[in-house]
Amino acid sequence: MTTDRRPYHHGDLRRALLDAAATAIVENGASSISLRDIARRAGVSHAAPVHHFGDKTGLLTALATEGFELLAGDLHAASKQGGLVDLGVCYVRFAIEHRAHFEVMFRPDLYNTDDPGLASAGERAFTSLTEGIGDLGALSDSGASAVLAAWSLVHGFAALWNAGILPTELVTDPVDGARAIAEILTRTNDPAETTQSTADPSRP
Amino acid sequence: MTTDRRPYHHGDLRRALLDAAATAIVENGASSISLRDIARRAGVSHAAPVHHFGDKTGLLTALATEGFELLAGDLHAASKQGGLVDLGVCYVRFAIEHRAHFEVMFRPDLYNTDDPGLASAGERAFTSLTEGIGDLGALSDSGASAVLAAWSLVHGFAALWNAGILPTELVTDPVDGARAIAEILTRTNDPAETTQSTADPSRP
DNA sequence: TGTACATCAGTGAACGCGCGTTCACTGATGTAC
DNA sequence: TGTACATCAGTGAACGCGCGTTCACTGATGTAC
Repeated sequence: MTTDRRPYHHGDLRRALLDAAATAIVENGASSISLRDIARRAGVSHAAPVHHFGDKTGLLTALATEGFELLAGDLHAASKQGGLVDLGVCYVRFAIEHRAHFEVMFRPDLYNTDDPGLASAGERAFTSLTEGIGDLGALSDSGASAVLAAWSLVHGFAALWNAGILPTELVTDPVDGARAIAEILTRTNDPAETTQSTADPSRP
Repeated sequence: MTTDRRPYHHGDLRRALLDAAATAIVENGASSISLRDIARRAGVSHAAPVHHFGDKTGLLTALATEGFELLAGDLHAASKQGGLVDLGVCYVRFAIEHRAHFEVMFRPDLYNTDDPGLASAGERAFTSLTEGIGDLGALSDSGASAVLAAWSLVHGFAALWNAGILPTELVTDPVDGARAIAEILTRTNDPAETTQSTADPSRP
C-alpha cells in the first residue's frame, strides 16, 4: 500500500526541474517562466527549486550551461564525421531539438555570465565551432570573417525558424533549408566541397 | 506662470509611450516591460497607456508595426542605391539602431499577429528584402535558397551582435563585420560584384 | 545487527510587491449655432 | 464674439493575482560506533 505513494524525496529533482523549465520555456518563452510554475510542473512544493538553484537566474544559468555542453559535444562529433555543411546542419538541428536551451543560451541577460561552469562550457562550444570551421575550412577568406559568416548564417536561420518567421515559400523542412544555405556559402569558396555532402549520400 | 506647468493633455502621448517602451526594452528586454513602468517613464498616470493601446500586446504590436515600416523603407532605399552588400549592411544597421523594434519584430509571441496594419507592414518589409535580393541578385542559386541564405546571414549576425555574444576577436565594428560576411557570401556566386561596394569608396 | 545523530531534501504558511485592469471622475478641446 | 455641449485624454483609487523569498518545520537517508 505504501509503495504507490509519491516518496518524500524525489530522486532527481534537479533534472526534473530543468526538464520542466525547458517545457515551460518552449510553451511560454524564456522570460515569462516562474519558479512556482516550474515547481508545479515537477509536482513539488513551490519552495523546492530554491534548494537546487537558489533563484530563477541560477536555474537559467544551469540550463544554459547544459545547452553549451550539449552543443559543444554535437559540434565536435559533427566536425569529425562530416564536412562543413554537416557542421552547419548540426548547429541548426541542435537549435530545433533543444529549443529552450538554445533560446536561453543566446540571451545572456537571463543568466549569470560570471558563473565559472557556464563560462567554460560556453568556451568549449565556441571552440568546437571555430575549430570545426577551421579544420574543415573550405572558406577561402581570413579566419575571423569565415567563422563569422558561417556562424551568422546558421544562427540566423535557426533563430528565424524557431521564431516561426520563415514563410513556407522559403522553407518547409528546416534541415533541408539549412543544408541548402550552407551549400551556398561553401560553394562560394571551394567548388570541390560543394555538391555532395559527406554524411548523406541518399540526397538527390 | 501657467505656461511652465505640464499640460493636462500631453500632445503626443502615443509617440512618447512608444519611445519610452523602446528605451525600457533596450534596458531590460522586451518581455520584462510593464505598462506601469512605461507610463512612469512617460511621466503620465499608469492607466493612460490603456487609452492608446488597450493592453501590453497592443503596444508591442504598434512597436513591431512601426519597426516593419521603418525596415521596409530602409531596405527599399538601400536596394535602389547600392549593391547586395549594402542591402545586408542596411539590415544590420537597422537592427543596431532600432534595437528594441528589431527585438520585438522577431518575437511574434509578443504581439498580435492578426493585426491588419502589422501584417501589411510585415509583408512590405519582406517584399523589400526579397525584391532587393532578387533585383541585385548576384547569387547564382535558385531564388528561395538565395533569399534564405542572405537573410539568415544578416539576421544571425545582427542577433548575435545585439545579444552581445560575439567576442572581440571576431568583430569590433559591427558594420565592418556585416560588410565582410556579406562580401564572403556574394563572392561565392559572382566574383564581379565582390570587391568594391557601391556606396563607400573610402574603404581600403 | 542496533541505536544515535547529523545532514540533506522537500513542505507549507506567511510576507510584501508590482502588476494589469476597472471605474467614476475631471480637465481640456473642438464644434454647432 | 459668445455660449452650450459633446467628445476626447488623462487621473487616481481600488481590486485581485501570481510572484519571489523567508522561515520554522518534518520526513528520509546515511554514517559512526
